[in-house]
This record gives sequence, C-alpha cells and structure tokens, in this order.
Amino acid sequence: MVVVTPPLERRSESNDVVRLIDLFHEVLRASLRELHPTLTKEGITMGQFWAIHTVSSLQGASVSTVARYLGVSAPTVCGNIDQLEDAGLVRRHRSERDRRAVELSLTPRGRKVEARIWSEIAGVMAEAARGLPETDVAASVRVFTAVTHRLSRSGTLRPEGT
Amino acid sequence: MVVVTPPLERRSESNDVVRLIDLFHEVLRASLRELHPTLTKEGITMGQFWAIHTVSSLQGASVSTVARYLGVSAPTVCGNIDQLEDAGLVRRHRSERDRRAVELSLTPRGRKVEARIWSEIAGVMAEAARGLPETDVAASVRVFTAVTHRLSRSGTLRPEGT
DNA sequence: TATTGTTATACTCTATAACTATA
DNA sequence: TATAGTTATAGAGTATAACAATA
Repeated sequence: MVVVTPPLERRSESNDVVRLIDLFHEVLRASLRELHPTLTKEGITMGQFWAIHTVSSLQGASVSTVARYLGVSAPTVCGNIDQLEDAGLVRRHRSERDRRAVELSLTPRGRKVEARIWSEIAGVMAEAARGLPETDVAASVRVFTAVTHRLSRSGTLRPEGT
Repeated sequence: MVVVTPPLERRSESNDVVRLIDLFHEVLRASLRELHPTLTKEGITMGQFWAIHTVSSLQGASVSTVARYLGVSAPTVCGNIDQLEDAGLVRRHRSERDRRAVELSLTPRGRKVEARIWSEIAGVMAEAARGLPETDVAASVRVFTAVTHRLSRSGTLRPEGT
C-alpha cells in the first residue's frame, strides 16, 4: 500500500481521516478489480449493476429517480436501462397516473442476476473481512452511515446544479 | 440512502458486509461530488490527483511503478504525467543508473497543490466525521487496513494479466 | 411553463497495440 | 529477448443541449 506521507503541515487528529481516505481509495480499486470478472461473466457493466440494484431497492422507480439516487445524469441512466432492457433484465412501462413517467422493474432473470452478483461480492468481502472482530465491522458501519448522511446533506444532489 | 433489500436468500452474518458495501458506494459517490469542485479549481482531474499523491508518497518513483500502484495502465499514467508536467506540477528526469527509466518528482508548486487538496479533503471528511467516537474511526481504519491487505493479495495486481 | 424521458453529440478516461531506446 | 517509456488509436462512460410528450 502507498505509505501516507504527511501531506499537511499540521499532524493533528485529522491524520486518521486522511489515512482512512487513502485506505478507502485502495479498497475501491481492489474491489473493482475483484468485481470486474464477475460482471463481465454476467455481461453487464458497473453502472448497469448499480442501476439494477437501485431499481431493485426502490420498487417502481422512474428513470429520473434512479438518476438522482446514483448522482448521474438522466441520459446515462436511460442508456443503462436501454441495455438492461435489451438483455431482458429490466422492464419499462408507462405510469398510469403520470404518463410522462416510466416505471422500472426487474424481470425474474434480472433478479437472479442481481442475486448472483451480490452473492459473489458478499463472498469476496466476507473472505476479506474474515476473522475481523464483529465489533470493528459494526463500528465501520456506524462510521459510514454517519458520514454518508452528512455528505449527502451537504452535497445537495448534483450533478444538475453545476 | 438506498434501502438494502435482502439480495440474498440467506440473511446470515454477511448482511453487515453487504450493508457496508452499499454504504461504501454511497460514500464514494458523495466524496467524488465534494471533491470535484476543488479539483476543478486546481485544474486537475481525479486521476491526476492520485498520480500526484503516489509520486509524492513514493519518492523518485518511475512511471511504471506509479501505474502498478494505482492499478492502471502505463499509457494512462504517462498521459497524466504529461499534463502535470505541462502544468508545472511534476518533473521528469532520466535515471542515471537505468537510462530507460524516468524518475518523477513534484515541483514546489506541485507540493503546494497536493497540500491544498488534501487539506480540503481532510476538512470535508473531518466535518462529516465530527462527533463520531474516536474508537469507531480507529476501528474503521483497522477494518480497511485488513481488507486492503487481503484484497490486494488475491487481486494479483492487474490489469496487465487479463 | 415545468418536468419526464429520450436522442444527438462531444469530451474524458482508459486500455491495447505498436514503436523507440535502452538493458 | 525483455523492459521502460511513449505514441496512436479505439472503446467505454459520462455530460450538456435539444427535442417530444405530458402536466
């Protein structure tokens, strides 16, 4: 791992935070590497996977809702959904109440693909986290939950408002 | 935040791990959003920032060393360094011992830019982590350190060997 | 007028392949 | 023959702008 040289003059209590960010970046890269073969095998991309996950979590979500949640533009999600629909993993149908909107849902096959990928991820991560104290993992969840809340508060859900 | 619906039939101890991944994804997106304006202001991209950070951490590193560390291809790093050199943030000079290799170093201006960006990141994250128990943050660092080690072990440092 | 979804288009990032020069 | 760096090129991924249908 890259050794964190002090990037700040002061070496205050924020050092732990900087270290955490560096670790975060490494875990990110390593996770993407691990996940890549699985996604390739299923024939979908990272963006498509997160689209599937969001459609699955938010039942009956629209394109723009998914876009807001993932923090990407509507055309990006639209393209992802196009491909997922072609692959038979996601269904579109016009909303009855607001005929501009499109309601998204997973097909049975889409649900199976999502489950397989999550299962693969969980296996890899469980392996990587094996033997770690439950209390430490729980503490990480607490930290990330809190950080997520505050970041998404201040972030005001771009990228529309650039 | 996206509610994690049970993606696995079994709801075993791996549930915490799945939750952690979902949180991880959210923190990632939120962090990138936070960081984007700062990087734009400094006139560099995310990839260029990590290149600067790696050059700074690994004193006298070569292009290929940086590429291996970041898990990206040599041409990508080469391009990043090109732009950073044009911007006057990084210097190249041929190694004396192996005249194929290029040794990289930050210019004084490059060091200032790195410090400013880290300072900004640390500020944002410290704000986001404010009030959290020190012990929880420390536990997160332990978890991420362990996970990083095991993931980079099994990952065998692609993307050359695809 | 504002909003949803979509299409058209351009730009950035990244990778593979091919080339040069050293070893 | 292998390695370090570079150049050329192509493919993903994403965003902005413009458009159609609906509210």
